[in-house]
Amino acid sequence: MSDHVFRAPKGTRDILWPDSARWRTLVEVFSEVVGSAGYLEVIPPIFEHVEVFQRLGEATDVVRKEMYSFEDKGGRTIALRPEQTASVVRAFAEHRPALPYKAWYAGPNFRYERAQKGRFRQFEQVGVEVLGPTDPHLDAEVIALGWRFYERLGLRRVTLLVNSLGTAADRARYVEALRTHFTVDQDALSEESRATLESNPLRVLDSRREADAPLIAAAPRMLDHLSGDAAAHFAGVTAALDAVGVPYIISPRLVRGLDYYVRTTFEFATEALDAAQNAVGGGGRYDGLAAELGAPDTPGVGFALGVDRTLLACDAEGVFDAPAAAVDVFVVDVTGGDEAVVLTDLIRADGLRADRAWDGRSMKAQMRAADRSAARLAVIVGEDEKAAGTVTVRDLRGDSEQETVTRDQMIQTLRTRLR
RNA sequence: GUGAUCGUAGCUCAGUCUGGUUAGAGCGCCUGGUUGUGGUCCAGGAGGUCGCGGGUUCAAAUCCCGUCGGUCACCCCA
Repeated sequence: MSDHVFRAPKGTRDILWPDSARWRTLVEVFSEVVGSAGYLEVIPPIFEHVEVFQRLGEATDVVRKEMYSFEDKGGRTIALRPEQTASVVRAFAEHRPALPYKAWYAGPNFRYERAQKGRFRQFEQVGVEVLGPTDPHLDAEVIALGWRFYERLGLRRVTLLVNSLGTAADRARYVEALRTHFTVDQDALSEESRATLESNPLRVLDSRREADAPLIAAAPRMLDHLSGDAAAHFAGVTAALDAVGVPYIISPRLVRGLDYYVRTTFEFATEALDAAQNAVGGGGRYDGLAAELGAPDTPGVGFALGVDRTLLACDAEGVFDAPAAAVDVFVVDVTGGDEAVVLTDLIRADGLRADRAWDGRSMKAQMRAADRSAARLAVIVGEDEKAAGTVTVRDLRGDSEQETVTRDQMIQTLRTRLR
């Protein structure tokens, strides 16, 4: 053994079983839920030309200071994706699939930031994106799919927050109203918020600092600054959510971190986790993004859900059962191991799962291994069985009698006892 | 990026403040009791450069500095 133990890089970690099994279950449930609405999987590359992500907005921290970018050997400036919306929309611009284009994805993203619970440098998201329609019913479909997914997983303590940022023009007017509001009393703001005010007044609404609370509470509300068009769109979204029974809270100060959102924005928060990582998913409408990435002007809406945090919420709510056994049958061979080679192969060929012990260990050790494997049945072969062409089948979980049967009867016996 | 806190066996931790014999416990693991039977019990055993590097000291897991990593808050976000 080397004298140095390597560790996974800061902010990354290995997902071992049974966590890996939960991870897979989550993605399977997600693909079933969105698949039921006709969404099809897209698998974009993990890195892109850096400009693709710069279109997300120079004011966002995700782009400005958290991006993993580097020059490749061909002199291209490449970035590991910090999120997948930009990649999916870029793929849409490049291939121009038929409208509406409804896609889902699952995979890792990368952001260079200080890791803590529920926040990693490599983190997993699942999400959907739809390009084409402007219909508010589509916003509601997307939101409802996120909600149904959490429901199907078994989470009960998820809250849906919705808001509208209005059209791009509404948003610009609102930003100015906010700037005025905060600037008048900026001495009352925290130092950090005064800096934020310079670059992006919307984000001041997101501050968790106590000093800022009074001024934020008194700030103008976005929903009061909507144009008639945007207000009607938002009313359409909420009416559709009402119609399908998805509960939501209108949250006039909900601001999301990516600058491309217009009109509908939403966030899924869990009460099962501390405030620092309670945002388990979010999304919204991004009508200008496709044009930014070179496609004809095409509206879009979507969301991304954090797999790591969702799994944390699942653990907090105890939605997963104890992990299942890895195998059905464990072969114990005390004649040297040659019998186990053949028997495990026969059992596996029949569609059952089988494992065995290695290195010629004692029967006691092999039986212990059989017990720990969580297999329901043991197939035991000693010198007697080998000579007689039989095997002994023993129930490891119940109290039924063990029996010795011919090799021809083995599969049938295992099948019967597993039933 | 800022501030705080922690890092001792595979895991969970005691020991650190008040430096001093071979660094401990529980669980897990291995072997045996039971030369053909696991899960309980009993006995024995393996396993640690006390995160890493430097300093102070006769002596450092223990004090000091640095560094890496975890965690928490801010920031940001999923």
